[in-house]
Amino acid sequence: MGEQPDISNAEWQVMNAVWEGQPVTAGELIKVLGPANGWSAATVRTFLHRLVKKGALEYEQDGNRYLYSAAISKQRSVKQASRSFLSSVFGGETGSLVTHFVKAGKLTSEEIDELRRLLQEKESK
Amino acid sequence: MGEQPDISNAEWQVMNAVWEGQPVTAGELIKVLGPANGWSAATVRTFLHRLVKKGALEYEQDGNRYLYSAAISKQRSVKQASRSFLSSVFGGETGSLVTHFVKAGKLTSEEIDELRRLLQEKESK
DNA sequence: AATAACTGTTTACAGTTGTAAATGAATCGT
DNA sequence: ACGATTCATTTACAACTGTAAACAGTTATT
Repeated sequence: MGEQPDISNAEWQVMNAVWEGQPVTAGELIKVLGPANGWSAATVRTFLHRLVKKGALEYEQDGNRYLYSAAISKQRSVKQASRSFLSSVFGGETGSLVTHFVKAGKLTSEEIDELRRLLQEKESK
Repeated sequence: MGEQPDISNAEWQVMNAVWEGQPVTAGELIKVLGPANGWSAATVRTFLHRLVKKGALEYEQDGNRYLYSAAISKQRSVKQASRSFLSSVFGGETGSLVTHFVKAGKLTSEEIDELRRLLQEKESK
């Protein structure tokens, strides 16, 4: 279990796109991420480069271009970012955090049911 | 409703301490934040200075020292940081985020009850 | 009064981030 | 075969971050 690299906000956009479409070329990512974030092609490429350097992405060469894939698990990355956020912004109190998001966000009735189920589980332990 | 300044991770530690003990002197903050984060006194002072400059803190002079208070609301700051985190890390899906934290974190039975109540409310609307 | 102990202010400095242009190498269309 | 296009790599650059030491002014101590 090595160190997880730190992923910046902008880089999260890239990582999420890669996790979704893996393996994927820079061109494809640019087509999606550029418009969605107002980034130039060069900007997207910079992020890709940095993420490879950080060890968050890896690639396989295919002709003159790369097929990018994630080199770190989304699970673990989400977990780490979440822990850090929880601790900074909510002082580590999961209760306040969850309360905040339930109050402020939208939830489908399926999600609400799912949450009830999880709370049940949590309680019974 | 002006712009909310961006608060960095380290700065959140400071802001949280100020929100809790407002108004508070640098000395008091150093006593608490120093050990808790392994920061030297100078480091804490730097953060205070930056936060004042960013408009996140303000102060009232008291002899040769300052009594610091928050100049921005915790509510709004938490909301902004939360929105940004939700969007970066969970692609804006409140459901996944809440699920994640409920699964990964600790909740007291009071908090669980509170959440059930909130879910109820949410549903009935 | 002189000095020690605090305060806040300035300066430092390397690493990260957001944003991209410039450059060089490979490939594709004609 | 050659110019146009497409890739990845390098270089740029200012703002923000984490971490603090240096400096200057004020207050408290001896």
